[in-house]
Amino acid sequence: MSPAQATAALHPVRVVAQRTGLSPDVLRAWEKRYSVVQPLRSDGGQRLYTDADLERLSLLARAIAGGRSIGQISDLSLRELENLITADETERANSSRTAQGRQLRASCFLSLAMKAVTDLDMFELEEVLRRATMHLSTVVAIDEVIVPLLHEVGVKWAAGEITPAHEHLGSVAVRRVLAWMQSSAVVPPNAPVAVVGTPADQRHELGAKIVATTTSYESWKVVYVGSDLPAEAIAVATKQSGARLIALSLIYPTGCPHMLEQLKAIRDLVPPEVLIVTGGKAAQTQRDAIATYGMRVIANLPEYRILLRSLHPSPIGL
Amino acid sequence: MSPAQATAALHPVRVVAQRTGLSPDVLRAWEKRYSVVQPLRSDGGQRLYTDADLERLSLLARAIAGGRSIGQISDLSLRELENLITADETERANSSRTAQGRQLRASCFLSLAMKAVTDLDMFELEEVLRRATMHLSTVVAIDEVIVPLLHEVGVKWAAGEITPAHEHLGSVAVRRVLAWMQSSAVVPPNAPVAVVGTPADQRHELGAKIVATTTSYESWKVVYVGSDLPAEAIAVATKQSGARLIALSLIYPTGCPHMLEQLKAIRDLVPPEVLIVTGGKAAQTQRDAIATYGMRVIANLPEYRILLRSLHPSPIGL
DNA sequence: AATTTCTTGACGAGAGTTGGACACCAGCAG
DNA sequence: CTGCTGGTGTCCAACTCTCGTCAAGAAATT
Repeated sequence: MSPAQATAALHPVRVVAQRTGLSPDVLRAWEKRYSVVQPLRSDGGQRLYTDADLERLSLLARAIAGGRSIGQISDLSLRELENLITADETERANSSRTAQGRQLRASCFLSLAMKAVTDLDMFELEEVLRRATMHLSTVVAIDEVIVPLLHEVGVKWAAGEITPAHEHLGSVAVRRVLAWMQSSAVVPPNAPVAVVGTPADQRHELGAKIVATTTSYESWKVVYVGSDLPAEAIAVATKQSGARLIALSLIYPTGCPHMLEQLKAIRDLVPPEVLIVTGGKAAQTQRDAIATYGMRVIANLPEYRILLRSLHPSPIGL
Repeated sequence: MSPAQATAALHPVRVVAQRTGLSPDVLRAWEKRYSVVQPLRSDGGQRLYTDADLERLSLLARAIAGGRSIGQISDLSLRELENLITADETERANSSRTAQGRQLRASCFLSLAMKAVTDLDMFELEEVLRRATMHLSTVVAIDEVIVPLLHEVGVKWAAGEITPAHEHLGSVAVRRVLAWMQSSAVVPPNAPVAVVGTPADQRHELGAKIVATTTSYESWKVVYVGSDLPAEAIAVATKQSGARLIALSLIYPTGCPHMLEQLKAIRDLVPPEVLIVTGGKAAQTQRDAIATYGMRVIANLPEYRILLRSLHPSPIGL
């Protein structure tokens, strides 16, 4: 504990390895190939690193983490190393903030998620999706990870590249993550109410779940009525909840005449001041017919968000 | 930025690609087809770009992002490029909302939060902060709303513009929002462990809470030991949890000699391979002294995140 | 005695290089 | 509308270079 001892502290290779994050092998290789440090030796020949060695190695390790290669930086002085590191790190701190940095990260999450699906690793998939919602915003995570993921899975499933098991695993994980996201949304007590679901014969759920979550995050109270629901049930839910808006997901089957009948029935059963919006592939194909019933057809989620905000401008601009 | 110092650094293609956002393929293609730069070569024939090359390529990349095509701008001088880019970007700033729109939203949340503080409206403040975390990402919400808010409150409190009641209300709301954020973080079972808190005599908590939340969101398991904790207690917590990292928030009082003693005591009590990092105003003022104890001093949260990622690279790049 | 560290040498994954091919898009001519 | 052409980003194959890792046997440390 004397000051003399404190300055003379020497570290064995194990301590240096753990503090710098470099393996003992690497420490020896760097010393031999690039002479980055020349540690003292014990009587038996074992390396004893000084604090100065430790600092130099730490700086080198940080520079490596910043994308440098050891051969190029092994000769630099401490001061040069520090300059290099601060330049690299501030650069990196900035780049994660730009729009393109974010775009890049979103596609990175997407490919990881897709890999988890093909690996049939549900735990991994769920974790990737949760991390995406934490590191990107919820909105970006839905638009640029979850929706593209489902789309890609659908395409590959149709092409026979993946099995129904993969598709099912993806659905389950996405459903759970959406439920988790929605549970952490905060809805003010005086929020307007929206009914979300799919009408009769539409037997898919994820589209509606995504719409429900999106609606929640725009500060609406959501009454989620599930899928394949007859017009009467939707009308009852609307009346009881006092909803101003009904959002219907129409994906499959497309081109079913029954669907138009159902939509018309809903339109007739609820008060005319309730706005009904539809989205999804099946809605696109029947675009004109649906419009004649006085319903809106939405092409994508951002458009839906804009609609929501125009219906109920939140105190927070945009 | 003196030219004498800047000349030392040469950049491998990987760094240039990351900083400019251009792919290595593009860098080579531009060099071959348009001679936009002529990088030096290493002994092995690998490209080594100077700072000047880097700047030129960055400008070209921005011009490309602005809609220009490489063939038409490859001959332009740096000045001409700058003019072109500012013209393009001001043009675009008027028409659409991109990165600036996000920045704008963050500052919008911030001013709403500040208004809630001066109005002594805790419910509103909490809701604004929660919405900020939902609409921005958690990371951005912390960096650009919560931290600036606390800073502004501190400044106004010091200037006597607001009362202790305002300051207290802000602390309570922020603390609750942080707790909520942390509860919704997902930590994988095999995550490394970090101990977070403040040492003895440091009687503030929010800084440590923010660090704890940030650490959680980087997929670490956090042992939060609270504030004003003696060195022995921190050492025990470290040992029992098997932590690899101790993160200490040092804000107030600054310049207290006692603090350095405490830090030294912690350093001596825990195994040398445990990394200790410090941050906060008091850490900055004692920067050099702390560094001699083998501890890192962190300037801001982005730098802390980079450190965390270098210690435990998550499967998700960046 | 068990574990760690040392040295030397070699291996191989990954990154970088070159030359060339290819896909895509625009504009323009037939 | 179709086909051609030049401009560009991307990809591929084969090779080289870099650098982390491993193996094996000896020595030191605990």
